[in-house]
Amino acid sequence: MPRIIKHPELRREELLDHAQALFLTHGYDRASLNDVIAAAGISKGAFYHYFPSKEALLEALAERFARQALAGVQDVFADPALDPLGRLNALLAKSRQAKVETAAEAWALFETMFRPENLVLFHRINLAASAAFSPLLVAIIKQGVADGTFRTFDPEGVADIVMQFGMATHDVVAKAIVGGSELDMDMAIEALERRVRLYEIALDRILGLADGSIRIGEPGYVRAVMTARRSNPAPSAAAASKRSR
Amino acid sequence: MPRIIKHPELRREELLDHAQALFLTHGYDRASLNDVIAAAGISKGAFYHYFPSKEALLEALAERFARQALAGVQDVFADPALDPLGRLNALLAKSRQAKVETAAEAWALFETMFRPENLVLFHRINLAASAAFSPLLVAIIKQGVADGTFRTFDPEGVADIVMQFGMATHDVVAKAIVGGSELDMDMAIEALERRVRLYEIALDRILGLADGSIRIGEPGYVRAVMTARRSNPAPSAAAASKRSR
DNA sequence: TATTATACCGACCGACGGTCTATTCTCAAG
DNA sequence: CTTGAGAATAGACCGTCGGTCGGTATAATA
Repeated sequence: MPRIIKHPELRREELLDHAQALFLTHGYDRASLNDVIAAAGISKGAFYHYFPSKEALLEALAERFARQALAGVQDVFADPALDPLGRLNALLAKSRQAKVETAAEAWALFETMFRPENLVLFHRINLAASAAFSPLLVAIIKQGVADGTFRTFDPEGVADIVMQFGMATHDVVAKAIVGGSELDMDMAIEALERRVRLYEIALDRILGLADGSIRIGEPGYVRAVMTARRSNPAPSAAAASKRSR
Repeated sequence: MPRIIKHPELRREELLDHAQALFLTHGYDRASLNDVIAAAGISKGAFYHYFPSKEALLEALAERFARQALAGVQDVFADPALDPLGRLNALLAKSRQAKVETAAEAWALFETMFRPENLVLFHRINLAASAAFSPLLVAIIKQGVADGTFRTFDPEGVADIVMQFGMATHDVVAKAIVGGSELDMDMAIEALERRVRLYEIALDRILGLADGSIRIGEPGYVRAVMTARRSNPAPSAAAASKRSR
């Protein structure tokens, strides 16, 4: 019986797929290498043929995440019709919706990000994503400074703040999702939309714009994600089936 | 021969001291429980008498850090002579110098914070510190809003931004320290001081103040820390003596 | 002095990431 | 078609890890 041989790159991608699923559900530390190779149906020797260590698997996974995220916003930079402010707004809106299609998916992603066992994984992803996005953001801001749209003496610093705010809204949403009860959900949604508005105005003022110039995503985005929770069954019941430790 | 019996609390504090030293030098994951108990000179059974797990040791350590940091800034809140702006500035200045006495100490702390193996430890510390500081910061800002000093519709959000900026300057300093060569150190120092100025102005505008109202630490603080590096011997030589993995 | 609770010891456990030797498979050169 | 070199794979094995457990010594109580 002839063996099915795949391209080495495909094999690596396949391993990354299984690792991603396991790392996201159980965390990098708790998902053991044996779990990964069992899911992929290969032996330990085979794994160590493709990756030098478990750590390298994490690194490759983070790089793939960053690469995919970057590919999702390339058209923003390719569009020559956009001015710097339009580009920045398009980028901010995209970063909210490029990776996930539905609000339910967004909810699942937020829930996953905030789980403490995923700290290491998402720290790596953020590092890789920052390294990829930062130069693009800096270029936009510098262009805006050059043509008088923005006013700042530190484009790199402003770019960092933009990315911080992006991460912070994720955190805020995630915290409310994890900790919030069903009852005060409406209050949480209100607080979150206020927070997003604060970031918009803060960026306006840091960049020397009129209030209302920066738009982070569409209005109602937060509410859509938060209400998607009700249609989404609590993942704790299904996720707790495997390990307790 | 009579056994020397210590107060349980002292015993716990002693364990935390040894754990702190080992976690900071080798990281939470790499420093094994056996290392900790060997340093403390006790057995495993004794350790598990005082802490239910290694994880609990980390948690207790983070709480102690937060408690100490909070104690260092209590006088800012006790001083009735300060107005909200003065209080905020005093707090921002204190957060730079409360924990460390000399610039060399600050350098060592930054260098430690940024090492990837210390991610878990400092994440916990930041969580505990945020939980402790956030209400105080919110109270200051609300007071300022009430008496007309500050203008914002989201004091909690502004408080979060203030803390984000505080953490971000740490990150920026640490990154430059770890990655920067000796030659472009002057450029790095300039970039860092520009960054701090950006945060000051950003907070001014977010809070509706005149530029120059917010002061994060003293001028020259960044330069003092960065130049302290030269008098500080590279820690990698001494630190790499034990483990490689 | 007898009893009980606390403090402590260290051999032991299963699981972990990683190594190593041996075997099988693939494909191009002869 | 044969063959040999190297890629691919298998899985027993290793040292170390966090954590457990049965047992011992000391302190407090009566």
